[in-house]
Amino acid sequence: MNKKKQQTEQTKKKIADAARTLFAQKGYKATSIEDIVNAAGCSAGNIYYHFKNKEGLFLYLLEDWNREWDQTWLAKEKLYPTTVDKLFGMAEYLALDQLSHPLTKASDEFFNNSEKAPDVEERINNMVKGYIDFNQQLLQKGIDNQEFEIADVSSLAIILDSLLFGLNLHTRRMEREETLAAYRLAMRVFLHGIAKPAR
Amino acid sequence: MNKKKQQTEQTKKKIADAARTLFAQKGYKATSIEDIVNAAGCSAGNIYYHFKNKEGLFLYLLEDWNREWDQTWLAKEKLYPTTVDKLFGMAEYLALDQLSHPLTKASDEFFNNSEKAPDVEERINNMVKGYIDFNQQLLQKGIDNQEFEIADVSSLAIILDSLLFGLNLHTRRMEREETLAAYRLAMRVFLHGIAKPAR
DNA sequence: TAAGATACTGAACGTTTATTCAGTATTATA
DNA sequence: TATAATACTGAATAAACGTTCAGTATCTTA
Repeated sequence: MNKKKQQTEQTKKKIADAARTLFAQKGYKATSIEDIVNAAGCSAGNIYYHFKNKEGLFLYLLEDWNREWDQTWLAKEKLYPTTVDKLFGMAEYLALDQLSHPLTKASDEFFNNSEKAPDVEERINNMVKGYIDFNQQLLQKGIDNQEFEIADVSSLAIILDSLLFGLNLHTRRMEREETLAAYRLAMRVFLHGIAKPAR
Repeated sequence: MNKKKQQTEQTKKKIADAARTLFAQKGYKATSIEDIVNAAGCSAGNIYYHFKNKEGLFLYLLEDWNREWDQTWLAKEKLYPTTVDKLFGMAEYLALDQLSHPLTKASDEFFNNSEKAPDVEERINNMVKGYIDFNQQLLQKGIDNQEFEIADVSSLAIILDSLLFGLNLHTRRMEREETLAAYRLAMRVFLHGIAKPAR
């Protein structure tokens, strides 16, 4: 293994980790390069050696999250027999991931501020759409399996996303167990809310 | 009526309105004084004549929202006979208010960034607690009236808040009718989710 | 081991930002 | 109407910020 490549990989990860935490905590604009420099323990120039600029670093983090999610989910999904199980599994993962929801407040802030280059804007739009589609497909599968009966799948996909997104804010001030419980309860309320009428 | 007082009131409102819209759109940090100056059509100095500083302006907006909410709610609450009706009424109000949720992403960003003076921190903490308490009391009333049966009221108060908060983000890109429908559906899912088992 | 490539430093630069303040216009007061 | 109080202006200031770059250290390659 090339020692330089290894070094690059390592520091790139160190920067990414520091940046992710800070962005999630403080938001995009409020996180300065100097903040990241201090947290990562490297120079400002080094950040610009590994990433095009602050925007590029942020986009990298978003896409990195996506990659990891796809990978993790692909492996985990099979373990859950029903859609209901899958939804609980998803809730658990999001609860434990901490920096969980992809559309964090930072992304939202990032997205809504000042004009981005059209290609950047499109990439973000696609991501947001992707999250909703993900929910929608999951819910649709539950309908197909007759686990629940709902009319407006796309609206419910948004509602599910809203619930998880909002929960992410509150649970940031909670302990691990409390967080897990909150996510589980949220999913239970949601599922009960869309359940087939008992018979 | 004093003409000076009138003038002060008017421009203070003009600044507050402009700032509120911008903060809600772009977030706290990303909204510059110059942005507000342009939107309000006054000088930078004038803002500092009416408000202590940017932080003071923001806190004023938060507390202003609270005042208005208390007032509106006090008047509206009586019109709704059951707790379920009240919750739907609340959803409708939040949907139509646009800059609706008090704990917008701007507040969240504001709150999480850098140390605030202890008194400021406490004021914000009290506000957040207030929103949750509001939900909790409403839900408790529903339980007392035997409209629904739930065990963990305080957790559900947070879940309700999460749902409404998250929805606020998504509906910002929706039209009026779509927004209303989304809030109504969200509340229906929530209520169905905590409903007494049908018998 | 010499030469080139790669990884990194940190001071410097130009912008943007919140905030101030000396000065001006408008209104209230006596 | 003269004087004081209030409302406001906008250029100046200093701090913070993202970004660059000449230079240095480390590693790869031939």
